[in-house]
Parts: sequence; structure tokens; C-alpha cells
Amino acid sequence: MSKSREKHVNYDNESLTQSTLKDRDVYDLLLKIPAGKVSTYGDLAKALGNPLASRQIGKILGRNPNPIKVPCHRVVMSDGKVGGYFYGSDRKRELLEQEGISFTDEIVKDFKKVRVYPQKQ
DNA sequence: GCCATGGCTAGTA
DNA sequence: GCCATGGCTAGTA
Repeated sequence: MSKSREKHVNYDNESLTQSTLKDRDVYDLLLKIPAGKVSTYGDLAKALGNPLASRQIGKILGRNPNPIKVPCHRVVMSDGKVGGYFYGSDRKRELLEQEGISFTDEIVKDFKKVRVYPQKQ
């Protein structure tokens, strides 16, 4: 795999938050997922112009600086499985259920209906 | 080398 | 299940 680094560094005030620019982009997208809806790691990656970066999205969500404000629990796997969560998948499912999402056998019920595709704008 | 993924394939029922 | 993916990190020198 390519080892080219090309590290992304912020030089504006936002760099003080110790989030990379890309992290910020991900969190901004998350804020566009309303309660009761979900999106997927892959969809966020596509929305940010890097369709193969779904795993990186997961890692970025894992270091979400503000789990209260930024709803990373609304991001699930492309097949409707719950996916990981800092506080555990069970907690993630509970949060989603509180927002009206149902599960059958660990899979989001009516996945197509509750799935949204946030765009960067 | 990992990894909060994804998509495709084989192989079962 | 399997393995490609790609960016970050631990750990060596």
C-alpha cells in the first residue's frame, strides 16, 4: 500500500481543537443526520470524496471529541448491522431505539426507509 | 500492523 | 468468510 504521508495539518484557529480537518468534515456531516435516521460509514466516505475510506471513518468516529453533540451512534454498517461504538454496540443500539429505530436480529429494521445520505454542501 | 468497513463469493438449506 | 482498502500508530533503530 502507498506509504505517501501527505499529512493534513490545519493552520487556522481550528487546529487548536486537535481535530484534523478531515475529522471536522466527518463530524459536520454527522450533524446532518436527524434523530430516527441512520447513515453508513461508506456513505460518509463517499460524501467526502473518498469512497474507499469507510474504515477510516470508523476510526475517526472512535475518537469523536464530543459524543454528546456529535451523534456517531447514527452511523451503522452498510448491511444494516449496528457496528461499533465507543461505549459498546449494545449502548449504540439502545440509543438508536430511543430515537425510534427498531432492530430485528441485530439489523436495523426498515433500513432503506430510515437511511439518509448526508451531503457536504 | 492495525482497524467502529464493504462487497463479493462459496457453499448450505 | 475472505481479503482489499488506506490512513494512523506503535515501536524499532
